[in-house]
Amino acid sequence: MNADGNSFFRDVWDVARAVPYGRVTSYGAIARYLGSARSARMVGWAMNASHTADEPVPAHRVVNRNGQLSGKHHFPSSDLMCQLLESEGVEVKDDQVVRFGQLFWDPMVELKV
DNA sequence: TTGCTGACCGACG
DNA sequence: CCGTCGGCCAGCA
Repeated sequence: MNADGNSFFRDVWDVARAVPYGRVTSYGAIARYLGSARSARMVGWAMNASHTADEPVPAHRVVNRNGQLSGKHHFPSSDLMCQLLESEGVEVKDDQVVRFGQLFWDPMVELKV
């Protein structure tokens, strides 16, 4: 986090915050939107560094391609991610987002350009 | 400074 | 069908 503030992380956080209420997206979708589909790992890493962001990042809305809460273990509380999602009306079953395909929000399609 | 690792994804055998 | 590997960028020892 240098003075630029325009780091890869910032972009990831920006997209993560752009996820509408009650919607979820995937790491690959964000990475692809940023132009680096193969840097999906970086997206996850950015989420890990989300605590460095000045503003809170809804990391709970970011799940893997399978709709599984892969990063729930990294939350303060494993159940927190589940709680937040359910609080937004997103049903979670067995650490997996139900109707993932329906709730999936693709920045590439919504934000485009 | 160099090198490994990471909340992933897609391809290959 | 399932296990393995490569790739992208940034942070940390």
